[in-house]
Amino acid sequence: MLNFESLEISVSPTEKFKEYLATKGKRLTQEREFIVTEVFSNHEHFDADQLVFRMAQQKTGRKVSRSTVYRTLTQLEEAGLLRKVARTNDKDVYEHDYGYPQHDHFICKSCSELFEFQNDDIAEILERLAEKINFRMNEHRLEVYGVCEDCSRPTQRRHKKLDLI
Amino acid sequence: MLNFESLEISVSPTEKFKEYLATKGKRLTQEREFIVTEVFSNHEHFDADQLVFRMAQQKTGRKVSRSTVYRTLTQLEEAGLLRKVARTNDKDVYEHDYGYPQHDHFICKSCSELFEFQNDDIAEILERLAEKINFRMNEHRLEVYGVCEDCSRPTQRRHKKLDLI
DNA sequence: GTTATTGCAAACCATTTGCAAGTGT
DNA sequence: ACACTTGCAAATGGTTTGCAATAAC
Repeated sequence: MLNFESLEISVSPTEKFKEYLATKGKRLTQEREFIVTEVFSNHEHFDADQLVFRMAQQKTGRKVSRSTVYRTLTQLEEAGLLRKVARTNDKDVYEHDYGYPQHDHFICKSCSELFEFQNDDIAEILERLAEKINFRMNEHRLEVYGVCEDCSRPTQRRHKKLDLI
Repeated sequence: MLNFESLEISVSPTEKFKEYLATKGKRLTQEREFIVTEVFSNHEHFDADQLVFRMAQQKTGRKVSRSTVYRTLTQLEEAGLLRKVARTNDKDVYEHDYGYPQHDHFICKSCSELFEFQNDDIAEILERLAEKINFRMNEHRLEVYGVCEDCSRPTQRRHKKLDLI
């Protein structure tokens, strides 16, 4: 939906993470660096499991345990680099939240695919509503459920990920 | 936010549930009836655990197992009587979805309280966006995070539910 | 050296499920 | 009889955690 490379990012995700860790007296270890790099090498949404798998595929010989992946994902979220977008098949799904504009998702109930969309009006409406009840709004999560174009086609259905189950 | 009794409901939740069950060749057992009644006796949002607790409190002598509660909640959702609104403390949170207008929630990060709001413009915007990508939209879930008025007050804070943890 | 971090295995915990006994028609 | 249900206890499965060994500064 949006070209990552075209965005204005003055500091690399790794650098940003290091800064965050520093404020907490924590270190940017090899493992953490490996994880941030892998996470930001690809824009797809992902869950912990998929990330573990991707890292295992790497030929670099570097290995990171599942626990460390979980711990690091949490920290990346705290650092404002990632955010949880949804829950699919009982797993938390993450996406980049750094150098990436606010947006929401259409979620296909059939194939679980996520489709991003961006609309400023919604945020504006929310601002107004929040103000009314003196709610200090930080962020929102909007998931729109339905069936995507591909899965709506009666005959030639595509990416039926859920068929695997 | 909205007075339940004032809504136009021609068929009782129990009746509606019975109808749904019938279409599936299922029965409205004592247990299921007990659960629907309890669920619709109160408008607060709730999770499975709280419901189990509420039912255990009842002096009626009737008991329903946790499994049955879970199974029935799922069926009430399928019947369109309940819907999952959010996840709080790793638990699915339900609310009535029958005789209750579409709405969304402000969720206080401090006390976990949910504040409902209703806005038709958002649904309208979504319709337009969905149409663009030929997405057959069914429903949406919008959670707005932030800090509620009470929790914003520096000195006299209220309902700090999370302090219990 | 001291403090943070990792990996492993075990623990957690909400939710689901297999199954034998029970219930509705 | 027959099909659906229940409750129990056990399983599931994503995520978290205790702890001894290891790495960063």
